[in-house]
Amino acid sequence: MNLATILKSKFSVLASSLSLIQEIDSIASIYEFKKNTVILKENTFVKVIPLVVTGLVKVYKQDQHGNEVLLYYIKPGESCIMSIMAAEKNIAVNIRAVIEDDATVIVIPISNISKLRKEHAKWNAFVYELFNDKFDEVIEMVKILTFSNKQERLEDYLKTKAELNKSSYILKSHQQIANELGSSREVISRLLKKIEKEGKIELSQRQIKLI
Amino acid sequence: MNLATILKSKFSVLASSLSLIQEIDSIASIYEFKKNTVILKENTFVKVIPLVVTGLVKVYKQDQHGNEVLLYYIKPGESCIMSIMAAEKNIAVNIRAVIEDDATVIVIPISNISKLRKEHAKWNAFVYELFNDKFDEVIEMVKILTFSNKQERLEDYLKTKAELNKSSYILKSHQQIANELGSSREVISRLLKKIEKEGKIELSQRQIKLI
DNA sequence: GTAAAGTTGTAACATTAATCACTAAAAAAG
DNA sequence: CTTTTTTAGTGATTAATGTTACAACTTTAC
Repeated sequence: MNLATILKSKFSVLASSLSLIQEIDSIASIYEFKKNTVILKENTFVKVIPLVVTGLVKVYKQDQHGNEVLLYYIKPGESCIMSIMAAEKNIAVNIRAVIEDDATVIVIPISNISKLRKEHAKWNAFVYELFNDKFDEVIEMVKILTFSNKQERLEDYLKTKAELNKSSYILKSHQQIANELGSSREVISRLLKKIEKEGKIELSQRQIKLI
Repeated sequence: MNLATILKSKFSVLASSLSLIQEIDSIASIYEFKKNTVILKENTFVKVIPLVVTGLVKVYKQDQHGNEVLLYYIKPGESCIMSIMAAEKNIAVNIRAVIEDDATVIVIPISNISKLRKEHAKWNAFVYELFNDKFDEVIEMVKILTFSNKQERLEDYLKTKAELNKSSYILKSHQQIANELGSSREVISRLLKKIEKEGKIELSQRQIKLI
């Protein structure tokens, strides 16, 4: 499948400009990344802007003790807003992005970023929309962290993750979930058991099924 | 003081372009707002973009029970990123912005926003920087909410607020602080007393002094 | 100046979450 | 198939946070 076709199917805003399709086609490459590949490290300068075509990318921050702070996921049709901002400002990023599910990614070298911004209104529209969406997601997370208890937070996490997976199954260990939510394995196990008893999920090894 | 002078003193990025200064001068007005004025309500369409010259603006979200979720403050030299995004996308905002300290604000009607974006690289640079700063602040809040206890969160709040005030005094009641941090008055009172005993602050009526 | 409203302090108790300790089941490695 | 590693379940204990209740003090309104 060629790049123009991919853009049209997953990035409708970008593909609404023919000149932008041609521009991206002339500067971008397509890569496949395997699960657990780190595509962005803390305190490094970004070299490329990724447009996620398939798969899923997890974006998080690490605190001083190595604990992770889940920020959001990048799904097909989106890019990494932190990379775009860091590229525009020529500063290092302070987050980590890891392939969560095997992914196909269109990669744009950052040397082209200011041209895209200056000459393509649709690129700007795409960036503003992405910015808006991710900002909303992070704000929603602040709201949940401020007012909800761990069980509500966990249920929200399961629901969101299932939607991203487009599946009612979440294939993670309790330990992995605990890491993403900044809690301990025991607490997550206990809460999951409670949620199961409430009839909302079914538990098995490394698998949670939403009812 | 005229608008060009104000821009030069507080908005160095915008003022680095002479044509942008002239553009803003021709379309903007200057207003004074009193404490507690609501300048942006949930589910309304923004009409203007505010550039805060003096004073302080609090931006927060309300949950279904009317509790507030503090997101960040807009300080002199900044604008409201949520307003800019909502104006660009022509959507309603879902946050509330209230004058925290009497403020002088340059007001730009949103009808001019796309022209600013298209024709003024420095406007874009300003927006990207603002976006980056506020995104970082909200992410930092997610980190604190994930890993810190209430006392650390409170100490961080006091420190941040004092910096915004450019003063070592915070003039708020315990109830107001509890509302901003999504906690109860009793918990905040207890923690403040503990922090006072640790010699970090001095308490009096509606006033906290950082040592 | 007095009453009313707002603010702060704090004890007692309840709930939630974290931590420690251990067992058992399931999956992976050999 | 057996051993090792990973994963999950759960009781007991401690710590943190939230809630209820009430007293005392300060500021505001009249």
